[in-house]
Formats: sequence, structure tokens, C-alpha cells
Amino acid sequence: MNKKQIIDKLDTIALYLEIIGENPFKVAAYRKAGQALETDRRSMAGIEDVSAIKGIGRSTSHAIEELMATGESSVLRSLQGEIPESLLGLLNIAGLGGKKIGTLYRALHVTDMTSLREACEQGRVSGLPGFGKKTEEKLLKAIQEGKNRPEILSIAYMTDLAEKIESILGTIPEIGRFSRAGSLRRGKETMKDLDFVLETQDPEGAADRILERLPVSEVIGRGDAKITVLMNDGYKVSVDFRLASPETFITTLHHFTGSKEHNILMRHLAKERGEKISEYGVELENGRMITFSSENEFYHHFGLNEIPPEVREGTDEVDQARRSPLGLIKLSDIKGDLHMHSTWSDGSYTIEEMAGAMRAKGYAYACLTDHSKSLRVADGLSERRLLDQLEEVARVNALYDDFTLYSGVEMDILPDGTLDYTNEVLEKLDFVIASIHSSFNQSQAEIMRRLEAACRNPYVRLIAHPTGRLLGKRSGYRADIGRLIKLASETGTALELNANRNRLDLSAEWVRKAQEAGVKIAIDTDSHSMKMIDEMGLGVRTAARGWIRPENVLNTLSAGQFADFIKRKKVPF
DNA sequence: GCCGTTTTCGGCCCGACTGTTTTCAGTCG
Repeated sequence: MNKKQIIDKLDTIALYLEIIGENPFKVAAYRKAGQALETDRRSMAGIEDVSAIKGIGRSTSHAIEELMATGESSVLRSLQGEIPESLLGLLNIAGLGGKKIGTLYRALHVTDMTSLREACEQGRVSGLPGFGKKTEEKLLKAIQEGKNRPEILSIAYMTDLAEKIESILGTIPEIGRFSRAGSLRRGKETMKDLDFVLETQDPEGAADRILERLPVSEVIGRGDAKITVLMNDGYKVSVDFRLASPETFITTLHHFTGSKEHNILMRHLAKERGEKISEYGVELENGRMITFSSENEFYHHFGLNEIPPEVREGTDEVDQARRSPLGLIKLSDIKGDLHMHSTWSDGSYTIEEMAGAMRAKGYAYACLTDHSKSLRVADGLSERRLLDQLEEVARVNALYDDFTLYSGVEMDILPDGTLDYTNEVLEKLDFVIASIHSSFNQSQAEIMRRLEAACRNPYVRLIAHPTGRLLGKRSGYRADIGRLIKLASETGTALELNANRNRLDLSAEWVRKAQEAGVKIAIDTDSHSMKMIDEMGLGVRTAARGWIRPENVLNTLSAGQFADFIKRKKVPF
């Protein structure tokens, strides 16, 4: 059994314990043991003694060892004998937790969605202690809605929705500063809901305006400090608005950015100092409450270097930040964009317009990388047009003395493993990207043969969007990314982190492994329009999630360093 | 169930909101 499977089993045990009404700390202990395993960066094979890990004790280490040896757990088996597995599914229903499910099972023999719905319809639920008419109605509604609401939505979808919401929040006079919080602010690829923190002196008025101006389909909850609504924008999405006073804005933002696990780490740290953290501030030992003007200041108070939202996942970020600055990549480290398209293939703006926009962004250089001839749908360039394009690149370059446009191409790796241009053509270009746009259904061996051919070509400097995935839409081709990282390292080929919100390809997890292997990363927008140039921020944040440092990113090189890189021949990393 | 140069017992992160209650349990994040 691999680590992920073991963690899942520990979580399942916790769910069972929750439903049978076990001591909540015992429930939490199984979850914590799982988290402790996840935080440990070693593989299961690399861990000699699981009980030596903090948070894993006698019982949990026994369960883990059993799972490793046999794939089964005696604790889990006996729980499975006690109550039906189908009850676990009920935990997905809003408003139901272990206690209530336990009551429903014992009193009404409810075992799954169907029997719960019947019990509600027959009015038997409202008679139970702790349940009432309203609960019964809510449960019925939650069962209905659960069927047509996806459990998680992609960062692409949620970013679009967040932008719409923000454009409206900006028009509300009762609201001062506001910020995204939660998973979206941390840059997670998928999430269940949206969170915003709003600064206001008039919570009542702010809440009224929000409900008037946003397309809200239902108000789930409303209090003095927060409102929760459902917005219908194709999917029904739950959105939380947390209302904070100007003084408590930063601590509230920190609290609702999470993650929950990160907050727990921070509160432990506070507790050791005799202090207490809440969304309202930090309560000192003498009882005085203090607030902060930035999150940076908040972390400094605890003797920590700043921890960006992207790595607040409750792993070891607090320990790391205590030792030294995390040194993660920031948007301001980016000096150029190495992947963009113009009207010569499928872009919407001319070469001159795109170059001007890149320069206006403050970049020192950019690479023009239109599509190659085989990508007919994108009007890929023939050898003739590609060579003609060099003249236009030279003309545009002559316009600037503080910006360099490099000539390049995004060349297709064909299904048979050959490349779309000969080396005689490629050697005339400054920067060659290779990527797969066809025959996604090939076997892993065939896909890897293509990627290997590209890596071994002396002119290919970068593999773009290495997995071909589209978040929430398609999983990509069958690439073995572990193997690709080895090939990239051997051949000195960089790997892309494509910043497009629909791609984020490679993912944070994979770029982290690439960095560990010494492979350089290029964070590119793959812009087809001027607006898309701004997607760089999301790419950088995804890299930060993978703990990427600027020195491992190709497009953090200064103008001079990048010019040298272009001139040099490929060598292994 | 786990943990400890404050402790081997008694804590375990903290608060909002809802619906059920007449002061609080359960759920959620």
C-alpha cells in the first residue's frame, strides 16, 4: 500500500469513529496521524519507524504497519462490522456530521441517502431530539441539490467568478479594502467554495449592498460577522463574505486564508508563548489584544519570516520560516516571458503589439513562439513564413533599446516522434519550444518516445505544458513525468509551468520534483492576447506552491544572463 | 489516541452561526 492509500484508510477510520460517537480527540488522532505521514517527505519505504513521527503513537502506528503489511486494518475491519459503510456518504450532506448521522442510524435505521430522504419525507426526522422541522427541510433540500452540484470546481472557473464578484465589491461604498481568502488565495487547483474578507465600518449596510448587487440565488446564513450565499453562475457556488473592522482586517484575512492546518500550527506557536490567536487579533499574556497592519508584521511578531499564502498548508512552513526566509519566487523576480503567440499563427495581436505589451509589463525580454506547420488549426508557420518572421522580429527589435524580442517557435512533436522542423531550420532561431498537440490517446511508451526525442534534440530548450491537461476538463496524455524530469535533467531541457489558469502545467507538485532534480523551470503565459500576459501572477503563485526558488527559474535571468543562455549550447543541468 | 525541561494525567485551536434549546450542542471552516 502506498502512502496516499494509507492516509485514506486512516481518514476512513476517523469517519467511522466520528459516526459511532467516539471521543472527538480520538477521531482527530487518526486524522493527525494521516497528516503527519503526509507532511513527512519520505516515501513509506524510507520510513523505518512510523511511531517515531510526532503525532503517531502506539495505536496509529500499529494500524499503519498493519496496512503496510497486509493492506488491511483490524480496527477498520471491526468498525466496518459495526455500522454500514454507506453511512460515510452522508457526511457529504451539508448540516450532517458524525453525531447527527449516529442518531439517525440508531433511532431510524437510516443507512444512506435514500433511506434518509424517505425518513424526512415521512416526517420521522423532525421528531428526534436535537432535530426539528427546519432541519428536516434543510436535509431534504441538501439531498436534492447534492445531485446537481459538483463537489469541487477548478481554479480557472473560480478565478473567473471571483473577478466578477470583485468588480461588484469595488462599487460598494460601505466596503473599504477587500481580499480573496481561502483556497483561492492559496492558489489551490481545485476548491469547494469562495471566501472573501471585506473591511467595513458598517457591516449591516455592507451586507445589504452585497445581497442587492450580487447575483445571489440563496442566502445560506447571515450574521454580524459573516454572510454565506449561493451564487448561480452555471454551477451553484457557495461564497463566504467575512466582514471585518479596519483594525482586525489583517488577522481576519490571515484566519480565513487558512489553511486550517496552518492556523493550527500558528496557534500552537502562540500558545507556547502564552498568547492566543483569533481572527480578531493576538491576545498577549497580559490580556491585551494587538492587531497588525500587514501579514508580514503578524508573522514577525512570532519571530517568523513571512509565509506566503501559497505554502500555508500546515506541512513544515512554520519551522522553515523560523529558520530562514523562505526565498520563494515572487512576481517581481520575473524578467521576461518565453512563450507567446501573434497573428502570424493563432494569436490576436501583431508581433509589434505583443512585444510592446511585454515591454510595458516591465520585462527586459520575451520570446515569440508561434505554432509550427503541422498545427493547421492554429495556422502554424511553414518554413518559408517562419524565416520571413525573422525579418519582422528584427524590425520590431530595432524599435527598442531596453527590450529584446527573441525569435522562437512552439514546435509540434509529431505522433511518430519526429519534430516539425529540421535542425537546419531550428538553428536559425533563438529559442525553440517543443510540445504535444496531437494523438493524446497514445500509450505511455509512445508519448514518452516523443518527449524523449524532443529533449534529445540539441535545439529544443523547453518542453511546454508537459502533461497536456486542462483543469477540470481533460487529464492530458499519458506522460511519465518522473521520467521526463530525468530526461530534462540529462539533456539540459527546461520544463514549463504554463500559467494559463486552465492549464497550470506542470503542477506545483511536479515543479517541486523538477527543482529537486536540478531541472530549470520556465514560467510562461503562452499568451494569445495582450490580456493573457497578466496570467503570469498565477503561474508564479503556482510555482511558489511548489516551493520554487527564483534561481531555478529560467525567466528570472537578467537581460544579459538570458542573452548568454541563448548563445550557449545545451548542456545537462 | 497523543503528548509532555511546566505535566504520565489532563489537556487537546478558536469562534460564528443555526436550530434547537431556554443556555447550548452540532456543524463548519
